[in-house]
Amino acid sequence: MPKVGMEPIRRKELITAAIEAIHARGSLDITIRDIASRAGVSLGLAHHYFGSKDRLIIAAMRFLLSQFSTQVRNSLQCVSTPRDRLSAIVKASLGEEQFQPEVVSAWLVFYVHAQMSDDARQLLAVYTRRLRSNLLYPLRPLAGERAEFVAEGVAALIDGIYIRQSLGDGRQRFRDRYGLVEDYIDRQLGFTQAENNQAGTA
Amino acid sequence: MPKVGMEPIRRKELITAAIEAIHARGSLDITIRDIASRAGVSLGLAHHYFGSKDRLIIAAMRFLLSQFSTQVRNSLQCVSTPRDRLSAIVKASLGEEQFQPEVVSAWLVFYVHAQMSDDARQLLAVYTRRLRSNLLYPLRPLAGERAEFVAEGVAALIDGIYIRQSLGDGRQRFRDRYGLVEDYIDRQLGFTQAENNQAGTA
DNA sequence: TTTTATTGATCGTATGTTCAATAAAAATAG
DNA sequence: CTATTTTTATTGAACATACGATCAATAAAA
Repeated sequence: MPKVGMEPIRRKELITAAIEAIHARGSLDITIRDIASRAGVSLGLAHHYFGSKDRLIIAAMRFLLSQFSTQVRNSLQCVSTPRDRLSAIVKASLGEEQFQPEVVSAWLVFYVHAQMSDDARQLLAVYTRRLRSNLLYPLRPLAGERAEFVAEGVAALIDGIYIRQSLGDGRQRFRDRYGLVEDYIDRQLGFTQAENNQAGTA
Repeated sequence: MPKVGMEPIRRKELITAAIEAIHARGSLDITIRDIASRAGVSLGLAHHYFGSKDRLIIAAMRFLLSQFSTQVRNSLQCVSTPRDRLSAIVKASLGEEQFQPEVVSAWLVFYVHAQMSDDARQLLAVYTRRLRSNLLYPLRPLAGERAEFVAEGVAALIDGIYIRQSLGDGRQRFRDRYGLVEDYIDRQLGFTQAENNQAGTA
């Protein structure tokens, strides 16, 4: 029953279905047939709207990156001090939206895909540069010369927590993910004893 | 020219070729034909020795894990204090052997593969548990109750540095990878100012 | 002669892509 | 308001390709 104006709806449905399929399979080794089936449309329609499997994958990746950027931007509003800015970035990077199982799976898969796809690599490079820039801006006044060092540490911690989450056997082994990064930042900025959080283990 | 006793030789050649193929392709989407070709043998021989593609992949994974374990064990010899023990683990985890491009690619790919292969997940779980145990042993006397927290932080940092290395555009953006972790450990253990290393940026 | 190492042709299967056909809505004309 | 034309949405069969797996055959060593 063709209604006009279905294109953006179908595109989003197919992208969502692709992310679901990636999560279910645990890799990019998925079929357009499966994606189309999950979206409730025929095989041909996916090709009609995206042209090829590769472009559908890239579109899904771009969707997640855009969603993450929005999350960061929202987090950075209503924030005044540089220290709060750092917390906002951490909270956006490790927030519930980014920790949904499908999203974690997809990000991990995209990381790997970036090793063989130029488009994917460029997209990830944008994210990497933006995160680095977002971290450096509040870190310059707080950490001075050590800003780049701390930024690299925070970024690595975030990525590491993320990748370790992807291996969680259903139960998440370590729940205080913000605490790990906040504690790191506090210590880097000169607090010998992290003051706000007890930093307890799971 | 069949010589007797070729089995272990061929197995290792095929495993090495598989790791090369994974690095070249950037994923597990590789063909047995390619692997066999890289090893200089026929397609059929790979099946003869490994039975299936999956078992060859698992064998390659097991090879890398075993190589890493050996590296850690060697590093832990000739070490006395708990603090030195920590450094030894860090050095083994981020050492040159583990940072060869083929090895980095393979590890990243195996991380993803663990999401859909039970065998792969179990193998990685062994590595994760062993690393955690190795870190906790020297951390208990040094960090007391915070040992588990610090262990999780160190592990996440290592994994994060590792995954970020895999995206390096040829040049490695941040070369002082030991420094990041050592600095983290020092600060967690109470040194306000990291004393031994300047912890400079790249 | 028996065992071990090795090959490559062959088969079935699954996948990405193409394409002609269909059906409903919208636009246009009478 | 109806009839026809055009546009948009959608389908699934068909095709070429590539892959993993199987297997009978071969050749050298024991």
